[in-house]
Amino acid sequence: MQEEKLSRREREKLRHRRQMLITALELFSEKGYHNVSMHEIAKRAEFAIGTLYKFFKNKEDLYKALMMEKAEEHHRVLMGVLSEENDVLTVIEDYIAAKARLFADNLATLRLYFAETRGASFNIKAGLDQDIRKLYDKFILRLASVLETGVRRKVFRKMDPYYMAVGLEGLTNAFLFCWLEDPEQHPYGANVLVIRDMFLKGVLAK
Amino acid sequence: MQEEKLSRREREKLRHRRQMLITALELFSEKGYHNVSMHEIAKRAEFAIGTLYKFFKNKEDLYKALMMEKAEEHHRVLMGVLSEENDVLTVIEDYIAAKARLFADNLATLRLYFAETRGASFNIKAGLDQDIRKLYDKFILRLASVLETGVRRKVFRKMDPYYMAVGLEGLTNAFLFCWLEDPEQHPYGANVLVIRDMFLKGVLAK
Amino acid sequence: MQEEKLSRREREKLRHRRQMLITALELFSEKGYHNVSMHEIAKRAEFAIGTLYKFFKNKEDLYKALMMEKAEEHHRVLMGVLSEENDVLTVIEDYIAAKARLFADNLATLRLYFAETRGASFNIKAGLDQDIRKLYDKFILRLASVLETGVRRKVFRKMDPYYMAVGLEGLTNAFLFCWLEDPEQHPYGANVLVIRDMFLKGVLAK
Amino acid sequence: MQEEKLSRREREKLRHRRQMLITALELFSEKGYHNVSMHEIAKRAEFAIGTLYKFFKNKEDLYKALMMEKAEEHHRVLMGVLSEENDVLTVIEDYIAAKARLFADNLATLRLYFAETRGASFNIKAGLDQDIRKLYDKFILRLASVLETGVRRKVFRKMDPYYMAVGLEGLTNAFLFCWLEDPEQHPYGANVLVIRDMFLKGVLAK
DNA sequence: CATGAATGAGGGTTCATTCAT
DNA sequence: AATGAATGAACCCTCATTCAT
Repeated sequence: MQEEKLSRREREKLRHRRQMLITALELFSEKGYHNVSMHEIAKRAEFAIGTLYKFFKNKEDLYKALMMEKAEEHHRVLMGVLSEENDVLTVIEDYIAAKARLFADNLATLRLYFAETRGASFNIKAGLDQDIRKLYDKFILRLASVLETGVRRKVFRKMDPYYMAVGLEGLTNAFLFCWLEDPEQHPYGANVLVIRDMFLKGVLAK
Repeated sequence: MQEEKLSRREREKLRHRRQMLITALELFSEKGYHNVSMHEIAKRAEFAIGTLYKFFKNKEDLYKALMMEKAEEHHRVLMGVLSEENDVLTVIEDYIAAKARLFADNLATLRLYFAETRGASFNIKAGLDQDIRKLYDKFILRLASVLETGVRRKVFRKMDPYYMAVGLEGLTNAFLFCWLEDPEQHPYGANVLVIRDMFLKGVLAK
Repeated sequence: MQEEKLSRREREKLRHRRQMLITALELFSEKGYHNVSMHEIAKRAEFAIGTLYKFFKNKEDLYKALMMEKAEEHHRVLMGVLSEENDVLTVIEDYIAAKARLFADNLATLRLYFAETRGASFNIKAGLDQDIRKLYDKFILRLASVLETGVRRKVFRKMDPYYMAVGLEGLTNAFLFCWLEDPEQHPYGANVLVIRDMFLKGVLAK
Repeated sequence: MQEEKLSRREREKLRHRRQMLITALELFSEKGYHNVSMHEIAKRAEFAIGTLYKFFKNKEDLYKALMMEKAEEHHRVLMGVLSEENDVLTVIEDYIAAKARLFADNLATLRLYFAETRGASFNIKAGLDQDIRKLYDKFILRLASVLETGVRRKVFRKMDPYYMAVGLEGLTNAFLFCWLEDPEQHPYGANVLVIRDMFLKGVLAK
């Protein structure tokens, strides 16, 4: 898309940047942010250390770039699903499926993100987490608005749609982590069904 | 219990140990495991660095001790609640309340745990996480067995009680984090009610 | 000898001191002076660290005491042999045998001494080495005086007896180390014979 | 030989390495391996500590490199002398002279080696000492083979040439240390003559 | 006298970052 | 633009020594 208008030089640069980010992700998720050195990244990516610093002004910057790129991708995908014109229940189901796919494809990134950013771990939080939070808040509001439609159409009970969204997130996260940690014992299909069921019908007998 | 029979010397030692753990927790949750130095901990706790190392053979050991102690406390509290002889719904409600209290009292530890241990962050995971996982697995099974009772008594629908437990965990976590991050906007009472409602009745209109 | 006039208290003290020295020697020769800590010595000797410091004012002092004790013992034994009233050749033979026995019995100490003291290793040299040197010089002079008798009696060629002593020392050391490093390949008997032969007759054919 | 084809960069690197080794030797022989810190070496050599670690992966490695380099040099020189085509007695004399020169030029290294490596001092022994031993064993065998020639040509008595070599080593070491410790009292010339004399003719009157 | 908890200087080592080439 | 040698602050940890009990 954007690349087509770039000179060869610039296309190369972008390729290099991408290579560095991919390598960094690999290493970070193998060993954790603090246990990977810039030299290690440079070496594995087959660049000189100086070149790495031409692209990212320091280690934190590299980490942020990595996370933001992934966050934006996730955001794009999920917002896409939530924007499709379908009946609410189908949208929710599609959303769960899409989220599951993202989880499976980006296990490394997710683990890294939870490991490094969610705590008061370090000041990256200040910058990075906020940006990602902003995206996530936007997304939750979008999800809430979808659910609100459902409420308006009487598909759902009269509830605060924001809280419904929070609840849905909690359920999907719990089951998807469950699945990812032990896919054999907790197969994808079963999990998805239970998420839908619990979300829609709760657990009461009646 | 045990403390009463200790000599003054040993009671002092225990106090010192406790002080070090408290200080370490403070610092770790302010800045993250990797951004806190042993010197820093020693200084803030007002001990010499050597003294710190007399109590914990290295930094990782200190961290593990910290986490295990907290995990065991949580475990004890929650298992206690789940063991009370009450009708299932009351137990669940008590459990949510107890968990909320633990969250509120131990926000720092929780953040630290999620930030440092859950990812592939470092090899502490190998030892520590397993021990904590074992506790957590035990707990989930206990919760499932409570829920199973509910199923047997026809309070709940016929579902896999393990998945019910997973779902309940997901919901409570989501709402409690929500509450802790912005207690004014998402007050405790509202959250607890929504957890109970969503868990029990789901979101469907009927 | 001296001990009989000491009170029980003082005899105990001496026994403790001896125990500490023995333990220290064990550890030093297992691992080298710098790789053994005072705590380690105290623990293995079953004393508190403070008690160790009551007996030796610091680590260097302990080391010096150890070495001086051994040096004096060696000195006593070898000087004894050199003082016996026998013909020169017998004295020399006895001396070689006695030295061999000392080597064998004190391999650990010797290794330690060569390892730690002979180089400009550390300032122990200043104090300790000088004292030991003094003993050794005395001994060499005694050996020279025995050899001088041999010269006077025309048993030996007309040579500087001091240099004869140096030469004898060189030969015995070389062969005894040889023996100690690989007793099977270079058995004691063979070595002693060769020392005597080379010292007395040299290597020329005629 | 190899150096001439190196780039300026690489020649500089080699010079730096050499400078570090020289400085390390200076310090080690002034104070002993364990009493010299890497910081001290770096400072005296006028490099940053990190640079030192670029060249030697740790302190032990630096020490080993130092010793091996010297050992190889000695080996080369002495083997060279022993390989010259001369009558046996001349070769022996040349050998003594060459060894004396090496002793004089490398007093620091020798002292260090005897002080740090020969004892059970530390585990460098494991790796380093073995390598040096191998060189030394090769050398002793070479010396023995020279002496064997002497035996075959009836220059020497019928003796085990290996033991002759050991004896020669013992004598040279004793007298050369003697000379180095007090060159005024025990001048070079006198020592060399006595070595030769004692080795060849022994001390008996006849 | 004996004890052992406490001390803190100092050691080995790593690694993010810079800058001359 | 790319390189990689050089930097040095900062880290984790050890251990000789002291001193209150």
